Amino acid sequence: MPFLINQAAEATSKAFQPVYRDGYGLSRTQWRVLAITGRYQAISSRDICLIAHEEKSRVSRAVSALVAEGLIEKSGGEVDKRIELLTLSAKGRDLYQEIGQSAQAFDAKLQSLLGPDRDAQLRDLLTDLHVALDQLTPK
Amino acid sequence: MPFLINQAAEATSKAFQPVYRDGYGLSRTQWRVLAITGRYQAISSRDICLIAHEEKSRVSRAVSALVAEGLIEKSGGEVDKRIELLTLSAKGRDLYQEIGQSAQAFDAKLQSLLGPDRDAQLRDLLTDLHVALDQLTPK
DNA sequence: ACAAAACGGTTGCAAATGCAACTTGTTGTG
DNA sequence: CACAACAAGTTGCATTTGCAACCGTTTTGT
Repeated sequence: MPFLINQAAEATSKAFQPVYRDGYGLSRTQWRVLAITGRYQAISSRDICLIAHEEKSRVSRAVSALVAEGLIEKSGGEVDKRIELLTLSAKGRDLYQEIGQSAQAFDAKLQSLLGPDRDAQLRDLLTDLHVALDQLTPK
Repeated sequence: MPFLINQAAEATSKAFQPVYRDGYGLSRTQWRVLAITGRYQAISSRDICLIAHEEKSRVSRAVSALVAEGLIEKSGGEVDKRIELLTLSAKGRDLYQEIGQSAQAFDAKLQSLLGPDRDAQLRDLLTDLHVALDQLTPK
């Protein structure tokens, strides 16, 4: 089963990679950070880590790169000075919208490949699995 | 959806990793190669690549490491001199059996977490997705 | 029959990754 | 209030990775 799910995951990744990578020169993690920042408006690196289940060093470097590209802006935290609050720049918002479009198109394509009901089923099962595993590993 | 499946895949990987990694010092790819070689008795690197959908350089290095550990044996091809045929050593077979046990136990655990029917469903959907994606990307 | 293309496998190298140590700032406890 | 434990984020370093170039071998087209 690990085999199975990994293969499916890799295939999915590889299939969508061209969009953000060849199209905009972003790494997978960079795109994720961009997407999450876009969805949450203002968010800390830490929360991105929690949401995306990513290493904090990975996120940190992705953020640096995105800031260097002028896609994301950091604003030192108001209350807690350790926290760097992240927001999209205008340019970042544009890119987020643009890739977001493609992402939705891709999702739609997947859905049409599997059929809508099976697609929904799969989503269900995956989240279930994820949750089950998370509580299996007490960390 | 890419998010979803990747998270689930990573969670699954992380949950089983300790067995081969902490227990036997194998990388994920090494374990895969060992498993596939065990299942097919005698197989070439190339076929492992095809079956596991892995990079050939990754497989090559994993094989080298396994040979160095005395788990796998290479025998230069008979007909085609390019091919290196891989077989498990006695030690390799033992390890394969041993980890295989744990793998089955892990699979059983997953199955009990999801319920047998949902588990089967998930397998179905994952292979479907994988197939669909493979033909979506003409390569 | 022979040059060109293709193939199995290895290797070099730049980039990505994981982990732990570290910096700076916060919180809790005596 | 001081001091230890802890948290956010960064960075250094060893290892892994992906990609492309490469070597010897086989197949293909003409």
